[in-house]
Amino acid sequence: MMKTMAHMRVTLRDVARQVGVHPSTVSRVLNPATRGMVSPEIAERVTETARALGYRPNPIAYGLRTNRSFTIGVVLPDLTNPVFPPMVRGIEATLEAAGYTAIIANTDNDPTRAGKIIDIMRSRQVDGLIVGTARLDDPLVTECLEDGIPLVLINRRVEDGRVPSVAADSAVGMSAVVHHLVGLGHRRIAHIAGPQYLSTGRARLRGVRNALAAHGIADDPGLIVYGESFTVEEGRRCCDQLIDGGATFTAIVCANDLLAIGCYESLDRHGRTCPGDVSVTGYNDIRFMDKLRPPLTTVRIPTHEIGTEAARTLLERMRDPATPAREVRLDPELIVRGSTGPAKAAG
Amino acid sequence: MMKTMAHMRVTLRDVARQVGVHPSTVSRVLNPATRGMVSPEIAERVTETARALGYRPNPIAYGLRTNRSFTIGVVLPDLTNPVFPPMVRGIEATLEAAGYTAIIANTDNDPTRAGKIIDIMRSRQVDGLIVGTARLDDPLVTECLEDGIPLVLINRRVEDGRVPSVAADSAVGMSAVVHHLVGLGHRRIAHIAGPQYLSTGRARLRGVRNALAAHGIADDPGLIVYGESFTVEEGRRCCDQLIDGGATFTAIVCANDLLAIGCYESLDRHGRTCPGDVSVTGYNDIRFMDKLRPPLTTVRIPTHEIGTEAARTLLERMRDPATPAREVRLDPELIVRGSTGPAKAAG
DNA sequence: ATGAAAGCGCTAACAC
DNA sequence: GTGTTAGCGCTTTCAT
Repeated sequence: MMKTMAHMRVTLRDVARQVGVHPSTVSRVLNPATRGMVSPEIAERVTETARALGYRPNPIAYGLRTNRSFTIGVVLPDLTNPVFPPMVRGIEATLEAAGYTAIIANTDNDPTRAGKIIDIMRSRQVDGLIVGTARLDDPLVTECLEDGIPLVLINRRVEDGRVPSVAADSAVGMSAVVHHLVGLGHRRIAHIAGPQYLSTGRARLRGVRNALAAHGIADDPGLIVYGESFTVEEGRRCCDQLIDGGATFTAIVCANDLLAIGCYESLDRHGRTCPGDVSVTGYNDIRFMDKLRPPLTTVRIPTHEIGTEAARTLLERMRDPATPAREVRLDPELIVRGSTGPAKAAG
Repeated sequence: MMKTMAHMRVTLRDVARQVGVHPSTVSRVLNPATRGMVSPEIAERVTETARALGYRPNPIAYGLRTNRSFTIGVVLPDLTNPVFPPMVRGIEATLEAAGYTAIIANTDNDPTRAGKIIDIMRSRQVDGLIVGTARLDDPLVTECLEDGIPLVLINRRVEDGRVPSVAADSAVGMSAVVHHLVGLGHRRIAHIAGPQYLSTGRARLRGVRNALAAHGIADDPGLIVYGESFTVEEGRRCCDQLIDGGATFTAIVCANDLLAIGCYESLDRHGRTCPGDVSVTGYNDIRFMDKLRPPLTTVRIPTHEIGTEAARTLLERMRDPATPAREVRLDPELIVRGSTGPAKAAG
């Protein structure tokens, strides 16, 4: 039994020659859409010899001819943030099933890099883009839109309603968090917000405010601190600021898990315990949040599903660019753990 | 000032027409290797108009002609394991600087999937492969080798000495771990080993054994448990087995951090404290290991550097396939935290 | 130093 | 139904 030599390129023409038929016929057989145009016997023989010869279509040639690459660019702010890998897997799973391949790249939260990367991807003729780096008003997104390249935003969205996006619903998540906290007796609830030029930062802040209002708790600007990025360091800095500024509060709602971890550090340094003195909540439920000291109460977002849904939406838009741009909002789920407890008696 | 229309494809021929010269001349100018063959004035004019017109070479066409894709496949067992994202960033950084693009894919630790993915990547004409899924005896790797496709192994290596690899030196890491533990008075040291068909599992087990021997501690088979995968669940199962089997020990050396986290869970359930009753160590120092309860003593490996070095090695081999296949071993570093403490008096 | 021509592997428009 | 032809955008002989 002879092993097919995978490394020896066998072309469509080789198959044609072997079968004794014109290359275009082979092409027709191999393309599901045009297979009907060829007689069953020939089609059979072609498929057969193609397999026997170990024929592998050359996507480069195909791409040159058809202006398609069967390649999707995935632009992420930071792959080392554990929210993203599960999304990537969701994306890859859906894409692969459809015959597409993902090209993943990090921008390190740098818009300049993002521009460069999108440029590279476009020069590589990606058929579409999944972008996780969008700012609320993002010229890069606008440009893609205008140039007509299929695009889906992931995790973050943009003000411009013309661009489709898939993300978790921050209003729902924050509402659950605040409700949980209020149920524990908290009234003085601080919020460490994310960057306000990002939809996530903005929506979560609004979510907290609305939920507070719904519980009849007045808005206190002194209890809101704005993080400049979604990082542990910023979380620590913001919490320091809250404490050192003399604010009184019994709970801190953080716009994501990394900020919450920063709070842990800050509280530690200031000799305050969690949840004894202060309850803390995160957002995203990234990996290992259940192993922290204390385990973090947070909001789990369906990361894998966000990925699959984004890929699905993109494929749909590529097929039919006229598809209306939906903004998909998936429901998150509150995960109660040890970082939240009864409010300390007002002292 | 007119903005160049990025979405309108301008070809080499457009540039040629504009300059009033033959396309081949433009090609020569654009290719650094052949630029010398054209007169400086023409070269200048070509470069100029190319920029002015916003010409972007089409890599697909280039690839078809030259059989290169400027694309590298990166095959990983599991992107949600935090060891890998930093490596990916290292890889991407180096590759991007050299004009290459990475295609990343997960195998979910499934060799069948790995085969399929490598197949897809090869059909996409990747110029090289960085593989992180290699088993000690891996037919997929052998096949790539035989087919002459440039390949570098990352994190794990293979028995076959012909294939280059980049990984941290497990002997060094485990030696440091054992030395640390022995210094704390531990003599009965258990080991939760990784799969023995992986170089990492094997090398770390050997590292532990050698280090123990070096300290005059006899090998006790009853203190070694073999995990079937590098997961939290396996760590818990193995630790359960150790405890329920009645083994006596004061420390557990785990083959990676996830196994160690599993130990935490198991110890918890059995009412044993760490580090009070049992010291635990991990391996890799993935993100957040410093935030666990207790913070995990572990071995930090230079993940980013492993990535850059692997990419560098691959590029080198692609340039000159005759380059001898080095097995690069980078030095890890012991990070002492709260999960290790003095050995409990033998009871 | 430059132009002409062929062709990478494939598809699509048009003949027959 | 099948063959013919042209060409995607580029590089690379081969002439001149």
